[in-house]
Amino acid sequence: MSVITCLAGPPVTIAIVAKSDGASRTPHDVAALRAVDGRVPGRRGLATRQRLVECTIGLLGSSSYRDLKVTDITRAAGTSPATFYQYFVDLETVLLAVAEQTVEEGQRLVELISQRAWSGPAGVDSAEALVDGFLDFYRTHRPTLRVVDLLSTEGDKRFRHLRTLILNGMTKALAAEITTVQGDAAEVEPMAMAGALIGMLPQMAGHQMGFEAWDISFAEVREAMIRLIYWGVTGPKVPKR
Amino acid sequence: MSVITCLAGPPVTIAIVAKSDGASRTPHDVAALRAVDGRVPGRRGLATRQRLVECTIGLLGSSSYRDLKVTDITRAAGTSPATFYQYFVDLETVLLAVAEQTVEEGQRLVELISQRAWSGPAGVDSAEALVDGFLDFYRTHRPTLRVVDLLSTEGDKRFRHLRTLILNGMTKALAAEITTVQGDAAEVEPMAMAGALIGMLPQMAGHQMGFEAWDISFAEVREAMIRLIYWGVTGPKVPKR
DNA sequence: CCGAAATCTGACGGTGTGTCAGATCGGCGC
DNA sequence: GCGCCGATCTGACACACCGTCAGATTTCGG
Repeated sequence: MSVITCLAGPPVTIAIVAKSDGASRTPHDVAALRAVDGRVPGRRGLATRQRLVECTIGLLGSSSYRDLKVTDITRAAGTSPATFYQYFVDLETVLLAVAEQTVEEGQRLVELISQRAWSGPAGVDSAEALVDGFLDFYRTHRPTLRVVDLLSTEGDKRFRHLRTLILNGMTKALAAEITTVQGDAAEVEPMAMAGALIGMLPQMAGHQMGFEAWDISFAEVREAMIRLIYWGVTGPKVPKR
Repeated sequence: MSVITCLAGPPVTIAIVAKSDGASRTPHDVAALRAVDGRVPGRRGLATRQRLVECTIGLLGSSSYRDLKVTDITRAAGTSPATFYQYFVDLETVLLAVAEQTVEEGQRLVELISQRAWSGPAGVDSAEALVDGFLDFYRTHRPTLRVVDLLSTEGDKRFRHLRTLILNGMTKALAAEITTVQGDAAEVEPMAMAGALIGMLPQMAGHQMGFEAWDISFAEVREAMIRLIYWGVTGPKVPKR
């Protein structure tokens, strides 16, 4: 396999370390970062930990999930397997850390939903912007989202939770817009419709290549997604049965 | 881990063996079943091969994809690792065989689309039947579809092809209905819309549990899916921009 | 510069992988 | 019933990864 190194590159700035204001860390921070033996790592330790996370992300992009070995990560990070186990109990745990980094970034997409017009022609534009914005987000986080998706469907509650968090902002924002547009006339619970629409996005993005097998240009699929979102938000009448 | 055995159970009937009419097998059959050393297995060999496939399916349902070991499969099948490698070059190959078995079953769902009314109130009923039919299909093939999905998004062409085949019948059938309903008025390529809608189904089915985190009852999501399909097929007007 | 705490690593027993050569099985002609 | 031969299975092996120590190395306050 190709050699990936995380040794080079700019010094990593670690968010948590910035909390040098003397305030105690929240219980969650401590729990998440605590080394295996129970100690809370210092500056050097956190840098190493972060390097391992970064290398994991890099490797997930270039090798398959199944073939990702702890050894590969430590090789890439220029450290030893024993060091890895100082910070993560196993491979799944580092994946959890990887996913956590993505949660934060996912929140940015909320801007693509709130503070936008969702009815009339402008609504179609908003839907388009959302689709394109998400496709862009997906491109940069594909490996992570892929793995989170698999482990979610496999039933792991921690990954399910993280997947929810990643999409949470978008879903809530879209649900709010649905409520605004449809008001009391909504025939489907807005959160359910929003969840369906937002969940559709990673799906489509992930199988982009798959559509080519049907000789469908992805541009057409994109168009379909835009309409589905617009319909979902505006809620055209559906005949009574 | 729990012990799963495939030794018990009724003698497996093997489809290919039924071709004892003297007609030569198609090149594809031979290629798919050929043992690693190039020979074409006989009755006993095929039975062993099939047992390995069945055990793999069983294990995929009870353990995670990453933790599935060749050893587990052979233990479950009551044979030795060396035997496994006689029929499959590696674990990925047996997964391919597993997926192939699902392709055929996927075709049954075509009935849920063709020979149904898709406009007016009856269209909503058809959408409902499609959603429920697919959810049922997903339940029985969850482990397989999960893995096929992951390996597809990871870029493996063989799995991408199989995923396409599994959904192919449904997609084409739905595209045909869209064409029937909308005729020349269709503003989106029917195959693209059908692909988007059908692709949405495994997505929703897979993250059924995930919705609970939002306190959304899955019944509501189901309702949303039904509407999205109805809209996709009937194509409500979208404002010009 | 020193000592203690933090961090890293070499080395090991256990397990899974993939490949042999040789043992076993099953059917067929006699 | 017997012996043969190809089909099938397996024990055993070399190699890689996993997860865990005890001990070496680095960092940092004083």
